[in-house]
Amino acid sequence: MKKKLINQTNKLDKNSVIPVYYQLAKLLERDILQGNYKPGEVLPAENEFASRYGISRMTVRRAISELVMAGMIYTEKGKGTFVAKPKLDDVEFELNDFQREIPRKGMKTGIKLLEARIVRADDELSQKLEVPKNTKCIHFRLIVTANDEPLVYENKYIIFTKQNPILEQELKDPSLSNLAKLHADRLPTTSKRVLHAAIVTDEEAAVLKVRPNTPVFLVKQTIYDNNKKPIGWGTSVYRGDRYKLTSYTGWGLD
Amino acid sequence: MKKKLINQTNKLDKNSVIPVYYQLAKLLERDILQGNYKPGEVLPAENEFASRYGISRMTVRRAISELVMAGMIYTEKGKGTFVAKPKLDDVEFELNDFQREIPRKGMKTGIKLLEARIVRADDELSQKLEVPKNTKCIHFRLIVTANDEPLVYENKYIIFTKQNPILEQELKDPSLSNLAKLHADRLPTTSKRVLHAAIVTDEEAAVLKVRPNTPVFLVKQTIYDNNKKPIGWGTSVYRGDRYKLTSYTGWGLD
DNA sequence: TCATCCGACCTGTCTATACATCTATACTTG
DNA sequence: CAAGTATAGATGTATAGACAGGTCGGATGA
Repeated sequence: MKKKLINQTNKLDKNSVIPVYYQLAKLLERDILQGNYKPGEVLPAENEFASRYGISRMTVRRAISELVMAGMIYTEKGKGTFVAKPKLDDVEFELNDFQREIPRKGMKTGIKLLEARIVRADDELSQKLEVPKNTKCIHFRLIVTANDEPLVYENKYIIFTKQNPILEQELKDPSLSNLAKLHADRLPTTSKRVLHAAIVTDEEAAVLKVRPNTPVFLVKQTIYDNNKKPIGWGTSVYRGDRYKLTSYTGWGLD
Repeated sequence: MKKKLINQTNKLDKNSVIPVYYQLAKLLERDILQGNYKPGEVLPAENEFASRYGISRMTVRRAISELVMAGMIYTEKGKGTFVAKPKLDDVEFELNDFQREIPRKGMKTGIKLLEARIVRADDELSQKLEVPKNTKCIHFRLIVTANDEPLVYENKYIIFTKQNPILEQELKDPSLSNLAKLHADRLPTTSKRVLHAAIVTDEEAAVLKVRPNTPVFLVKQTIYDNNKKPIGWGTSVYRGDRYKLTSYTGWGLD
């Protein structure tokens, strides 16, 4: 017997390869999107679903938990399960990973290492890395290109601990997390980034080959170990005419 | 008997008010952060945990599912459960909601409605809203202030369907989603935003009272109904010297 | 030697049940 | 009438067990 892949009815197929909890979750999602259940309304009780579809309550709970995770419904102990209001004002912008995105468009990406040497921490750097002034650090200066056109200009600093040589290998993945992995003796586990709107400095304009006053995204990143102590710090300057950040919010985004 | 709130040992307290699955999840999280289990390593099997702690396998699974959701571990059917590598390069920037943030800092926020009237869609607008040219829309033009200083300049357009009067009430929440709710007959369920780096135009500089060439965040937003048809469209210009976006990635962020 | 099969072990799904805990309502009691 | 009390009904936690299906290595057989 051929097994259905999509369920457009209100019935569950216990013999399908698709788990029952998933079928029910999709069924509820469809009903909510179609407006059969409206925001704020209470859904039938778990036991009601269980007996209606002839399945166990735990299976119903699994389906409901899927939609709770998706932000579509919420539960209140002792009261019931309710349709949520779409959270249209919570904004999380996604910065597309250029290293993965650009090759997909048929462009060839490159990394040009301008400088990689050991420096002593100045005031700003020692504060960012929470180390004494003059602590040894490795300083990387590089640009990321697509079709030989500069896109990003980066300055990165790692606290110098290992005696590892500075390898060509860095060029494959010059992300702060990878540099930290290669050159620090602590495992990087968390990372903080702050994104600013800015205008290119003269130095950046020269490196990126853009006109003065070009708008850019300026990202300042710190990378930490599992004790929240900094391992590395860096800045990235993204050409504003080549990058944008996108955000999708609400229901039905799969 | 007094009940423990925090478990620093390797034992689970079945009589605690804190659910067993949660205790186990936190215990595993601690072990992973401390490096007792390292990225890529396999964890003990579910049945092993179950018999080790004298609890049911389903309870172990619930604990594991918490950490899977947190991105700390992942499972492979037939093989086992593994410690994930921290995903330090997935970047999602959070745009702080100024309407909620600024009052917290003791500043008073305000909204100044510059204009609210019915217009006819021009080429750009008709394309953004997927309606014929000259379709009636409501155009809002407003600024958001903190301590009477302009912070954001917004232009918003809603497809005109309801005959609702344009009320003072809009001023309480002039978000695109709220305007759509008040003035459109379809329920807004999803929203797309694109953030650009830009420099103020002369008009924006005048409204925001900033110097020419000030960097800004330019956000273009479209709001859709449950059939992914546009309801409204708008642009927001955030002063670059007052706004920044932050992102935290990796483990142990709770 | 090499390929196949089988069994041990793992996670994934589902069930039926029990009890805890919270909410709202109806009822009892002073 | 007011305050406290039972009760029904909802979700939350936990159990023990069954079976499905993927993985891997070792035993078996050609």
